[in-house]
Amino acid sequence: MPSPQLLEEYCQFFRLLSEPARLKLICQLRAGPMDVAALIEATGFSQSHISRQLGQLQRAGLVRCERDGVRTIWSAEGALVDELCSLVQTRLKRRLENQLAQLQSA
Amino acid sequence: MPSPQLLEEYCQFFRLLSEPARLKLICQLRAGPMDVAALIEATGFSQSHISRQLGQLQRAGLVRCERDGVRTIWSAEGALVDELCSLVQTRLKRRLENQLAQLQSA
DNA sequence: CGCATTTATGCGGCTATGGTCATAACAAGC
DNA sequence: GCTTGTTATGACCATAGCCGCATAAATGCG
Repeated sequence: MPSPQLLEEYCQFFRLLSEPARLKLICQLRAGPMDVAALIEATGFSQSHISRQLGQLQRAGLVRCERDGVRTIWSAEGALVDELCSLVQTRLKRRLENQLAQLQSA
Repeated sequence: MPSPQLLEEYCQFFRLLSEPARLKLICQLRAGPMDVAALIEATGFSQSHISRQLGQLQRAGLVRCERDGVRTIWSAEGALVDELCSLVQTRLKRRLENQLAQLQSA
């Protein structure tokens, strides 16, 4: 069993990914660096919302920003989230396959 | 970019792991099947709390139960959560290492 | 320095959900 | 069937956190 502190860290990390807005922002940035205006256009979220969520992701090191004059260019850091999502996707797929098989055999 | 539906599924999955109580229950069950009394003893959570959280985990297929008379024996299903935690742990470690290196070079 | 543009933040409302208490549902033994 | 022990659930409260609005902070330009 992980230690209580580590367990807490895991939870905080997973919590970041448990919000559709944040996960969508990360996925969007995985396609390439963008500024906030582009993120607004791409996601439909409000400016303040985006700014907040990016702040959280940045503190966790999942996202990075560099200023270009008055704009801020954001980019996703590392492929961790992709890997996590890939694992989860495999799981979801297998689960559905099993349910389907059970329906067919019944 | 994942589809909106898939993205939503990811989030719901991560949300399950974002709660210390649920993650602790899973980790505990990874050590071996247990009944609720043992989980109460091991985690300190209340009976109703445990029952609720296990219910959520069961609906997601992360946990399974079989009745043994009046008791219910719960067990963790698959190693997905371990793999996810392992990935996150690696990330956390690397992050701390980087912070440390930066402090030392300053 | 004013002005415009872009991003960050204080404040507040709203919803979701964790957590408890009481109680119902369920199984086993007498 | 009644009693006892175990687990699940309905009702409820408290709190966390999302989200928008307004506004402040920061940056560049004339």
